[in-house]
Amino acid sequence: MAALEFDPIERAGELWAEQVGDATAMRFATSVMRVHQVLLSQFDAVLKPHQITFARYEVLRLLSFSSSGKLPLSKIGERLMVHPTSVTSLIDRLEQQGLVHREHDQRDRRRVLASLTPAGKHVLEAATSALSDVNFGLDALTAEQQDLGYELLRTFREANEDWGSRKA
Amino acid sequence: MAALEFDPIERAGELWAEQVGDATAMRFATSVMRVHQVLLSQFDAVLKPHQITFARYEVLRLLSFSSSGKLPLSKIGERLMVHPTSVTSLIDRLEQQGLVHREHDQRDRRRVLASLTPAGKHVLEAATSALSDVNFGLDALTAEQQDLGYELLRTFREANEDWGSRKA
DNA sequence: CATATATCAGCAGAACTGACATAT
DNA sequence: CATATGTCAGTTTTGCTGATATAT
Repeated sequence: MAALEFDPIERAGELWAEQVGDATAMRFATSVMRVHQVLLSQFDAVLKPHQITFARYEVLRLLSFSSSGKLPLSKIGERLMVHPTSVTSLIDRLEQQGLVHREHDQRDRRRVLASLTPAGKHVLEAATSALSDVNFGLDALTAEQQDLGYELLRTFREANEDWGSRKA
Repeated sequence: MAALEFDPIERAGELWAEQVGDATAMRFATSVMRVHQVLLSQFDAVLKPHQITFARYEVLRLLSFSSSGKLPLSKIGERLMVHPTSVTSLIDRLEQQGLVHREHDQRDRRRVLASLTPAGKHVLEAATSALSDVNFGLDALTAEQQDLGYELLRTFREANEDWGSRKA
């Protein structure tokens, strides 16, 4: 649709440098926002035939990676950095779709454990294939660039998320 | 709140490599999503006292950077990669807040031009100071890392956005 | 009693679809 | 007539607050 004749962030960076000050942080931050925007819309398009959003895909994947196959909702919220009420509504929808099963934890009955149903495992596999087929939309970057970017973003996450930083 | 004892993405990458295949793209893509999440919540917190969201801040900044001070809504959508109906609702709110002014373009009366009001300029300056004061939440990264990351993300954007790719 | 876990009601913001009015 | 621009109505998703029920 759009037909831009220049890079809007590059341009904003130049004007920022003239009028505001150092543009380094602003350019990087804005780039992250825009790349997220592009990736998310690509992911949601790829996942649409499977009836899930990327947020729901992440929940399915997290459950499949847990050793027991079950996770309390609070753990899901922690690891995906999602608000408790959002976890509830995510699991609500996945349960309505028959992709996830809810049960009470017998050892701590405040807790609710979520686990994949057979249908959930099936959808997860199909969705994973679909995302892998498009290489997560990252064909424009080499594997080396992706690894470099990962390490760079990891440095940021390490300083801004909770793992490792506390409870030595 | 959370007290994770490991990096959830690193862990997911290991399990992905065991069970699915090469984890390079998945790790990078997931990292972008998570960093976006952290940055956006920081920005919205910083901007809350100024009664605007980051999306609205980007509109104000874009208007301040335009040479005539006015931009048709369609241009705003193009440069920020926002859907036309979303631009309308963004401008609606900014107009209600008295930060933006709407007028018809005399040369093409289909178009609506948005421009900053004095109040809008004031809020923009205050918000820009607030974001600059916290260095856009990027203290964890050196300027060199931010520049490197910008170039890397720019490579991706260049391949996935519209500037330069068409209309040679 | 204090805390942890999950849920609920309700609200705001954002992203989209489809339809439509108006202007070119 | 086809196209471009903007708006409107309505839906979906998410993210939050505040309150609540239950279990520890």
